[in-house]
Amino acid sequence: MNNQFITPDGYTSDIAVFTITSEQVGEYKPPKKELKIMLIKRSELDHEGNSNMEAGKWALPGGFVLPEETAFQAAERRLAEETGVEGLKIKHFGVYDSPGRDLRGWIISNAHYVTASEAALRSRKKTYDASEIGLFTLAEALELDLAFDHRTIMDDALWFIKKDMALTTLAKHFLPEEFVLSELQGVLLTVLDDPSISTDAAFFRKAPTLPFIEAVLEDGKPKKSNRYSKTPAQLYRFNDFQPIVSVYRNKLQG
Amino acid sequence: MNNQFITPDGYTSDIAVFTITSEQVGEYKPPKKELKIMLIKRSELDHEGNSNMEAGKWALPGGFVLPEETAFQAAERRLAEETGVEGLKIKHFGVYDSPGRDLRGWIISNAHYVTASEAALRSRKKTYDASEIGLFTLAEALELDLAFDHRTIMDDALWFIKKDMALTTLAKHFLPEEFVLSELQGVLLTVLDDPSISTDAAFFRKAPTLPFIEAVLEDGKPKKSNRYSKTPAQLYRFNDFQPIVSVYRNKLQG
DNA sequence: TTAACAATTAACAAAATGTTAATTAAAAAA
DNA sequence: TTTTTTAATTAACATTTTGTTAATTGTTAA
Repeated sequence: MNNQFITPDGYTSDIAVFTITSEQVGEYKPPKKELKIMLIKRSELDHEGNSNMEAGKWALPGGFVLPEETAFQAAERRLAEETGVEGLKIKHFGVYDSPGRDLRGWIISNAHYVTASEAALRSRKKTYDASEIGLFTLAEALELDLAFDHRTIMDDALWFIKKDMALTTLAKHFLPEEFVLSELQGVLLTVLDDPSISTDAAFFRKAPTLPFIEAVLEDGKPKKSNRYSKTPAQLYRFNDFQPIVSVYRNKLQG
Repeated sequence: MNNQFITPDGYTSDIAVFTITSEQVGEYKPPKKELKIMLIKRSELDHEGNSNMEAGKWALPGGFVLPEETAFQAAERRLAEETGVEGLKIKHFGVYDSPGRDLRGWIISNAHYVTASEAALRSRKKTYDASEIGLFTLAEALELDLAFDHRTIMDDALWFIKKDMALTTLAKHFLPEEFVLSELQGVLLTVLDDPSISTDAAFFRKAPTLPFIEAVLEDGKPKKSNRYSKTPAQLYRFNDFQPIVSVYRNKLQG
C-alpha cells in the first residue's frame, strides 16, 4: 500500500514471564516459594552484526511482530524460540506507546504476561546459557537498570498478576496438576497479603470448599501425598469452575 | 529513521462509548435504564475527498494515532473532537491486530471503552447531527453490519464493562454525583444479572453498608430526594474507597 | 379518608467466617 | 519400643453476613 497513513516505525511484542520457584527448606516441610521474573540480557550486536540498542541491559524477552501474525502469536513464537516451551498461558495486559520510549523511533509495544510453572522453567534452562537469561526475584529486578521502559512494563505486569491471582484461578498455572493445600497457600502468599490465606486454620478450613478445586481420588479413595509433610496431605486439582465475584455481593476489604 | 524494522501501515485508537439512558416510565417511578453504545456512520469521502474504506457502515469512533501522542491521548482527542466532552473515564482494554482486519493494510487498533453519564451525552448531541452519529441499544447494535472488526471489539468492550461493573466502582461513571439507591440498582441491572441486586429487599439492606458509597448530608441532616418516589429517598455519593475482592475470601457464584 | 406505592426497616433463619483448641499420622529421637 | 515433633487436618463455637418475608413510612392522588 502507499503511505497514505502516518505509520509507526515498529510493532513489538514483549513478554513478562513469571514463575514461582520452590526452595527446599528442609525435609517434610513446605518449601519456600518466591515469585521470579525471567529477563534476558540484550546482546551487543543484533542478528545482522549491527550494534544493538540498549545493549548490555537486562530486558523483557520479546521482539518485532511480523506482518502476518498478531502480537499474541509473536509472543508465542518468541517464547518458543527463546525457551523451547509451548502451551504456557499468555495474556495481553497493556500497550506501551509513549513517544520517545524507544530511541529507535516510534515503536509500539504490546505487552503480555506469562505464568509458568517451575517444570516449564526447567526445560527453558537447557536452551539458554546463564549469561544471557536470568531469573530474578522482584526485589532483585527492581535494582536493575532495565532497557527501554521495561521497568514500567514489569511493574504493571506484576500488578496484573496480583489482580488476576486474587480474581481468577491464575494460581493454577504456577502449580503442578496435583497439589496439596500448603502448596496453593504458598503460591498465593507470594503475591497476596491476606490473613484469610496466611492464617493456617482459616485457609485449611475454607480451601477444601472452594468450588474451583477438587480432591483427587485414586481407586475411589482420597489420594494423598507426603511430599511436604509426615502426615499424608490430600491432593487437589483445579476443575473448570470459573468463579465470579462482585463488590456488590461480598464482604469487602479496602 | 531508516526502515530497518518491519513496520505496520497504521496505528489507530478506537473507542467504544457506553452510556446508560434513563427513560421516564411514569411520575414517581424509577426510570427504565438501558445500556447504549455510541456509533458513527462512516462518511463516503474522507477529509481529502477520497472514497472512504467501509463507507456507509456504522463503526466505533476513533482515528489514527499521531506520532507525538499515545493511543490514549488520541482517544481523548478524538472524543473531544467528536463529542466536545472531556474528562470522561477512558480505559484501554485490548489490541486488535489480526492480519487482514483492515483491507487498507497492516493496521493495529488500540481499543478503549468510555463510560459516559447521560449528562455528558447531552452536550455531545449538540456537536453532531443524528445522521452521522447514533446511540444504539446493544440489541440494536448487534443487528448492524459494523465496519472492520468493530463487532468483535464492541462485544469485547461489553464484556469488560460487565466485568468492571462487578469488580470496581465503575457504576459511578454512569450516575450523577448524588443518586438514590434505586438509580444505582438500575444502572447495575443494565449489565449484571444477580438476585442480590435485583431483589429489592436484599439490595436495599446491603447497599447502605457498601463501603464505597456514603449517605449525603445537608446541614447535618440526611439529604433526600423525591426524584423517583413519593417517599423521600436518601441520596448517596461515591467516596474514594477502592474495594478489593478475592475468590479465596468470598462466597462465589458460578 | 383512604388507596397506592417506592422506599425503607424489622425480624429472624440460614450460611459463611474467624478463632482457639484438639486430633492425626508418620518420622525421628530417646 | 516409646515419646516427641510437626504439618495437616478436624471440632467446636462465637461472630458476621446474607437471604427472605413481613411490616412500616411518607407522600400523592382519588
